[in-house]
Amino acid sequence: MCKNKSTEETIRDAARRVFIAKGFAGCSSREIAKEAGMNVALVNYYFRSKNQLFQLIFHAAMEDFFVSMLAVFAAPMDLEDKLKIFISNEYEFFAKHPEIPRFIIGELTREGCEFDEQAAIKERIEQTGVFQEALKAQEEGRMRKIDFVHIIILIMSNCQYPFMARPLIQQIHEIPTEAYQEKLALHKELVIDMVMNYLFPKN
Amino acid sequence: MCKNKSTEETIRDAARRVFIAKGFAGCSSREIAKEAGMNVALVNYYFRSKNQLFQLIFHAAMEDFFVSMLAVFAAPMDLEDKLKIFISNEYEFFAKHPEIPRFIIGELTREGCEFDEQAAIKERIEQTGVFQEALKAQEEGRMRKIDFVHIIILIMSNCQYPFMARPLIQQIHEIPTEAYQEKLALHKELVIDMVMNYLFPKN
DNA sequence: GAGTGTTTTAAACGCTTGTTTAAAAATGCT
DNA sequence: AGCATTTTTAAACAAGCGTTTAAAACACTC
Repeated sequence: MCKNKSTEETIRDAARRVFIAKGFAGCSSREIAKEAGMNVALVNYYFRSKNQLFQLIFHAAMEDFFVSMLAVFAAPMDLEDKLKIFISNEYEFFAKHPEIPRFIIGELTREGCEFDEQAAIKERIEQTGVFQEALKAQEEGRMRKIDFVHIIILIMSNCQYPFMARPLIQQIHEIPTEAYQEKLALHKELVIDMVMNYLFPKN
Repeated sequence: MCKNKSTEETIRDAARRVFIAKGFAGCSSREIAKEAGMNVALVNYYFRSKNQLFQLIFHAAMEDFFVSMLAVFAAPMDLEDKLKIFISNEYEFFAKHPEIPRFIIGELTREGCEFDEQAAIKERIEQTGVFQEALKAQEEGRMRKIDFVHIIILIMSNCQYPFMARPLIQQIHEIPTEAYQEKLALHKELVIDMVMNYLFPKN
């Protein structure tokens, strides 16, 4: 009954690294086992199948992904500051976990990899009240009148894409990795400026 | 010597669809053959190997991707109009080919899938002269002083991400596909507004 | 219509895949 | 200690993989 925590966690961590780096289709059970320094059969002993292990990793990644959004929305704070800090936090989260968006989007695009009800992220955002705050600010003319969906898309675009597209953009501009990462640090301020100026026009 | 055009093209088109939808690791030679309605051996008869066929598809996709950018830059036109039309064209291109960015970024992230010198996209952009135009506009105070790399990242983020992330954003906001595509049509104007307002401040 | 070169096919190659088996090793308990 | 349970191992399974082979079907000229 009481499984060996150490072994199970070692495999899970290895699976996380491999799945996120190469995707479900891009790796094998044996590769995960080797990464964990374990026998292949152990992977299935603890997690029954490659697919079940993947679901575990994927849903955990989704949860991390969403949790990173929700904390700020619930904070007791002026809406403008809240969105500013939200953008900043999002950007920093993806600076730390640059592979997550590509992983999630890539696997969500696969057939048969549904996520469905579980997350209920929309409801969890609504529960923070930020949605009503935005509506109020828009009615009072403090904020540009845009559907909240568009706002989220704008922020996600500018916070996630620069990290997802690193290999592509490095290729285009012929920049080495370190130089690109320096650029990305600067890019953050620029994104905050642009989005905030747009959402809260100053005239 | 004179190969059957019809068969070869049928296979290439099928391969394009399958590779772009599922990626190199996510599909098999037999799946491509079946999609083309052909025998497995025919795939290798015309293209030698799965990998060689893939390189063909991938490089063609990269080329389409880049060509969509270059035409506008070379046009004889005011810089502000040029960038506006550029954003518009980019957005429309990805509206028509929403799977391309995820495909390219996903495969570029794979180990061993280098692109290297071939494209020389940076040089091709520089040859259009848009780079100097921007520098001049920035010196004259008509344009915000931002490195051209950041400008490209901004535009690519806002033109590509909304299409790449469709399954994720639909999940978050619980929107059906048609409704999301309607939203994306509106989103375009918003992106143009935001980016242009930022690059060319009006005061 | 035999002879030629090209296109298409079915079958097989060796190898890797996900998963299972059954025995071995390690652990816990009295 | 000895037994029962859990953990780990090596080996095997059928199925699928990319690729090759050799023969069949086709198209064409003379």
